Amino acid sequence: MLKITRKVEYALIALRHMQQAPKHSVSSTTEIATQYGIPQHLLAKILQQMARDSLIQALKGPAGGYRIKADLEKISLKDFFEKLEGPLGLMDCYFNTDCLQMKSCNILTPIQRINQNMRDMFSKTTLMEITQ
Amino acid sequence: MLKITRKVEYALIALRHMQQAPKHSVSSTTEIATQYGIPQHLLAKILQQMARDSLIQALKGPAGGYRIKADLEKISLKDFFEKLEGPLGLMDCYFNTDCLQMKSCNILTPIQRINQNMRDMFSKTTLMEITQ
DNA sequence: TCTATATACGATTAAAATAGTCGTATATAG
DNA sequence: CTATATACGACTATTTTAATCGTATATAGA
Repeated sequence: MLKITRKVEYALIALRHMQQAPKHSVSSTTEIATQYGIPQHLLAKILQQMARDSLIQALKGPAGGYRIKADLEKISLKDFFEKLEGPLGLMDCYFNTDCLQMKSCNILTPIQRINQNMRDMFSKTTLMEITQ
Repeated sequence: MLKITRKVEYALIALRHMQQAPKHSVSSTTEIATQYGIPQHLLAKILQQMARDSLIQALKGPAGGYRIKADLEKISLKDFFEKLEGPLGLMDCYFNTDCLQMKSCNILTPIQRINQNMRDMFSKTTLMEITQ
């Protein structure tokens, strides 16, 4: 409960790796996967998604790889999580309006308050704080 | 990702129900399960666990059920979550010290900071705030 | 004392979410 | 050309969560 997924974990590890690599250099999937013991093909998919999301830039071909593209100080952890995993919330009922218990549910409002606290917290932290 | 489980959800719904019931009255599993559309047997197990944890008091026999026993103002959401679901953390590596990537992991420290923020947040909220 | 209605609890199964694999296509530096 | 890298959809495996089943125990009330 209340865990981040490996997908997010691997994405953060990769980002931090690139962040700490020499300026303008690129890091390949193989390099990162090997260094941190991450399944290569899985990491590849995650890096591809981050490239689609313009967080990183892909360079194909031999000696290719990825480098950071976005300004990590401008991206909150909340936005990052939501890019990778979709809407952030303690319960699904905020997005799935088809919850049958909706009308009888007696904890919706209090849970929403906590939820807002959590979103605020992740909104205040930038990706840079994690990767620097 | 970052979701609470149905177990916790059902526990909160039941607690709030009991909290709002007349003083000294008891609420049965059937009554709560029916009202909120919760699988009865599942709710039963959750209420039993809460009884073992002394959050609620069980009264057996006909006209039996449960009533709140603990002082909900003295119990934090963090303690409640941990009673039901075990240690609270964004990643398992805080508890499972057998993570093979431990030595090469580059995000452990930053993640721990966020984790502490989350624990603090849930430590500051009491069960009463959710159920009242 | 009998019976109906409750809780107690371990074992098992089902469903859903997450994690990981495979195959193939495309780009490009050398 | 060829070796090396990204791109991406389909598939499978694993793990976690959710739900069910069966049986035992307690007790109020007829």
